Amino acid sequence: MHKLYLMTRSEENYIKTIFHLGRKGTQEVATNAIAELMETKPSSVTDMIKKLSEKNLVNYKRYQGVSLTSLGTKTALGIIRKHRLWEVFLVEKLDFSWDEVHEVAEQLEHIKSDKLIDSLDRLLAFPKFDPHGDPIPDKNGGFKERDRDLLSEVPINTVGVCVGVKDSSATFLKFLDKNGIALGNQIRVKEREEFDGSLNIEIDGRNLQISHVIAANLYIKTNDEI
Amino acid sequence: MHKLYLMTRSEENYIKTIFHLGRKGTQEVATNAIAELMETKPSSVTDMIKKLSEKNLVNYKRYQGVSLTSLGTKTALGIIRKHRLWEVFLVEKLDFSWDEVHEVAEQLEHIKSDKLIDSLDRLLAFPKFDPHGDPIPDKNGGFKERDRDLLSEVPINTVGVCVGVKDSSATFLKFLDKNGIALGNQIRVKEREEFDGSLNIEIDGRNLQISHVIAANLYIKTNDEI
DNA sequence: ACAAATTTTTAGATTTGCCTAAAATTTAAT
DNA sequence: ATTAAATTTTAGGCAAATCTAAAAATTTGT
Repeated sequence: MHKLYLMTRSEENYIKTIFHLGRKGTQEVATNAIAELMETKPSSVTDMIKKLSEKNLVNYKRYQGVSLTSLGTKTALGIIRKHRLWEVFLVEKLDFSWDEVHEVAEQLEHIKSDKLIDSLDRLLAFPKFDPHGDPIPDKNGGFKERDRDLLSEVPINTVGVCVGVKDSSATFLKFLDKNGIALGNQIRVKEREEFDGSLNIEIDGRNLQISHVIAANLYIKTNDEI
Repeated sequence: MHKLYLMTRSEENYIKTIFHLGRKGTQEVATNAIAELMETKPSSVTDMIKKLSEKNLVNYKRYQGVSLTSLGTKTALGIIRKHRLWEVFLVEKLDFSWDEVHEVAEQLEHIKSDKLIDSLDRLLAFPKFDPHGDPIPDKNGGFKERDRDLLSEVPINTVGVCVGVKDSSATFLKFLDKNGIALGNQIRVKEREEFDGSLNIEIDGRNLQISHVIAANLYIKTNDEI
């Protein structure tokens, strides 16, 4: 039950990775996929999966991939809660930019103290989203995905607010900074170029031309939904 | 030079322990002393000392004890700076009590990010002392011990302000809380019982009888010094 | 369906940090 | 000054987490 507190850093990182991969496809997560994302070898993944399986954190049958148990999911949500709360802290209280927070939050997310994280939550006034627009699970692991659409998939003339990024790599985030794109910006899709899928948008008054790749990594919340 | 960033958690803990033991006696630090404080075995200490020695963090000759090099000292001060800044953060921003901060700070002190710690320093308005009255090294490792005396050693009728504790165990700190003793309290030594060394003091207006052991773990800053 | 390609697992090593037990060295005592 | 006691180091092992290379199972292609 409270084994959560006995987990090693490595175990926590595996659980987190399996959670993220499990979100995307609804399938079981492949050993190779975990290895690739964690920059380790498949054989190492197999070893760890066996260990996690014995701790009842994952469901595992040889050669059949892996999925989180409810205990594993709860654990993952706890780690993600910590990661995202620390990201908010770094941006709001320590003036980090959104491309600088991930690396440090990767370390901070492993600090063990319920009191610490709940106090941090309170200090930050219980934020619901992190600096990249991703939802922050509450104390019990509950969280709501925000209604949002990829900019690349909304019809022409859609109006909305930029509420998140799909890719939160430093490279992409710095690009957005350079082009004055930030969460909270008002966006209108003016034109879509059929040839390459690039978009002509109006963002906070300015006009901007963005490629399909960029648009496919920006989330907006539209106004015209019920 | 920048090997500081390649240190493991365990290496950092040894360096910190050697620093603390080195402060007390001016001697070389004994293997057994390190083992006892870290709750490990002398043989493990020897192993680690060899490793630290190869990294130029400690001076070591077999059977002759160990001392920090200047690089080792710098490293230790960096860790202590982080530890104490995090303690201030926990008390000032997250409403931890002074007996709760140590355990969590032991974890936080190993987070690696210069930007993080310097921003934290700024957020806290560059504090000079931690919640137990211990000095916080600055960015370059410089710090000044405050002029202070153990309450057990000042003459009768000395007046001063409580500025620190020698023992900062949770047990002692909770005892102080229970008896309404805190940093900043105004203290006057009224009487010293020869038989057992206990003291009769006036603290923020109240009268209090404290044992020698308690007095020997409380620092005051007196007014009558040059 | 069956061979080829891919994925996954096993087997055997390595590194880090720790352990126990025994040997080496230093310190203390008579 | 020797012996006894304490300290410290060495030797050999163990568990965690990783790796390489090889074997096993699954999936794919025709």
